[in-house]
Amino acid sequence: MENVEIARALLDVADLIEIQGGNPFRVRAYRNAALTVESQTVALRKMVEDGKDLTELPAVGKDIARHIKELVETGKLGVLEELERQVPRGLIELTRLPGLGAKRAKLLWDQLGIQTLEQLERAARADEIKGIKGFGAKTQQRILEGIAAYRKRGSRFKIVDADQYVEPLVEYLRRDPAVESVDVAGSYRRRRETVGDIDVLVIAKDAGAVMKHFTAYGDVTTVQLAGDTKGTVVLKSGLQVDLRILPKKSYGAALQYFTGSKEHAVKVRQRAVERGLRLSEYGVFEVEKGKEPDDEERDPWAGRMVAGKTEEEVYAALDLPWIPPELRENRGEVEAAARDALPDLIVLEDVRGDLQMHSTWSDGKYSLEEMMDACVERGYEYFAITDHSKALAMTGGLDAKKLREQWKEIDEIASRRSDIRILKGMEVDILADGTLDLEDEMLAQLDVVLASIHSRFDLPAAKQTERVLRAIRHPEVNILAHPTGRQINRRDAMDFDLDEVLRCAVEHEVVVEINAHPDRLDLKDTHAMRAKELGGRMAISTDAHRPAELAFMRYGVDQARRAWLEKGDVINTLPYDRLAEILAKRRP
DNA sequence: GCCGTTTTCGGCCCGACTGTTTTCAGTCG
Repeated sequence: MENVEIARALLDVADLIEIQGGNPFRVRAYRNAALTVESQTVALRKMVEDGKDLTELPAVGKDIARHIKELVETGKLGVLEELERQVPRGLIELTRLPGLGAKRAKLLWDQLGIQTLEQLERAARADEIKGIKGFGAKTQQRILEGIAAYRKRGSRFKIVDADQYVEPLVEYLRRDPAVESVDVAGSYRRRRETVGDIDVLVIAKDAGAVMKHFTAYGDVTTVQLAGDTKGTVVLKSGLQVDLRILPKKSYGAALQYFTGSKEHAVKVRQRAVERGLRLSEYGVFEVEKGKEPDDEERDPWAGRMVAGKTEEEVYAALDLPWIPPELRENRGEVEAAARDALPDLIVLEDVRGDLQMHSTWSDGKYSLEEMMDACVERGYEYFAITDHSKALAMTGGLDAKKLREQWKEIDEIASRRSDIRILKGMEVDILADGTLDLEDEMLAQLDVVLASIHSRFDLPAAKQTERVLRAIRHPEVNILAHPTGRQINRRDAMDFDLDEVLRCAVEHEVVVEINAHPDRLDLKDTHAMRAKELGGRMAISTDAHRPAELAFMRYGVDQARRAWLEKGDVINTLPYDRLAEILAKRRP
């Protein structure tokens, strides 16, 4: 039972209680606990086995600790099974549709016996929905559109794909003379690996004109809503974009609020309440006596406004320094900020070289020297060429003989060029038994050895772990590349004990990679965070197969920032001599 | 269901928009 599965079970409990109409705070308690579970890097299974006290974890109390224990030990959850007897779990999927929440999903079930998306679609087509009280023709139509979009989209957008749609849209908005400023907030600004939708914030001279301009964007297929201050459209790609038009004096508060995460925002608001203040997207306000927030007639501008124009001002009003968006996940950043102990996050400019890329020697599309030129263009001090080993036949992986030929080419190029240092490297396959796909005598001559898994992702966890540990213990291995093997929206991480692997890597001074390829981002943020916690060192590498992909470095740095990494945690920020020292010396 | 330097009870973030209303509930972020 992995953490993700435990989190999913807790979320299912929350959804079902909500549909049932249960205590909303109980619903939230389960959701908060799920979030905690999801962000743990240590397997809860292990904590249970070691007899650790789960209630130490935030948002986990006696009951939920017991539930987690039950899940780990039996693979089942009594409360969940009980709920499923009372409420069909298919209703959870219905609430994923826009405009359908828990209450209406239940109503559909009560009135029409609808339990699945298919049944809902049939009922909508048969014109049965609009007869129910609270539903109308428009809602019925919206449901059908929602089902179509849901099927088309399925999963979240990778950040690299979102970038492609967002950048031209922002440019388009800036062209409107009524627009004073544009910012993209949300998970996009926090640089999460995927985004569900896009939140755009605008200061405008003429809100109506901007809303018109926005909904007229050429890439828009449907306008879902267009009010005075808020609009929602869906682009042809299926990406949903929300636009919010804001007054200048509360722009910072709005940016803070819509950047999220939700959990971070809640935490910050609680801090406001502790100080007798109220924080909304309009600003930080003093709470007037007799006008407490729960008053019937609530005015967003009630009370004296003490901050709101900039984010810095908002945080400062709560006695906090500005917190970088990448950290805003309620993983301790508010506490750290309060202690003035935020990390000095790594930036793209800190990177001095790239330690994984491919050339035409294996499955790359460009020659070694073309990749080299691209690295020079990026201003790098060094780079490693790391073609595949022979086990990956489909990539034209190199055996010892071909590798020697490649070295000859590298030596020849190096002899006539001094604008950048080339490291002779290889991405060596870790075979099923944990041995490496190249002779030791050859490994010893490489400047940098990457070890990685490309096959047999399905081994039982214990065997998989042992396989990776064996590779790490090999004295010639420098870097464990894309450690979990996951591919975003395509393949889950392999089933193995990552925590043990990270400990072993630290012990043997093996660097772990943050693969910057936006399809991978492996290690992911929370895992890299854990690696740092254990004292590990990391490399951020693009795995580029063509020059343009060297630009993926940005996505690796984004994830590193989300993992709280500083320059000193990442070896490819080091000058060449220091890097070479680390790579040469593996063990005492 | 969780949580606690005013606490073991009584709180738990806040506001906009839509559709179907007849003064507001539900949904969303």
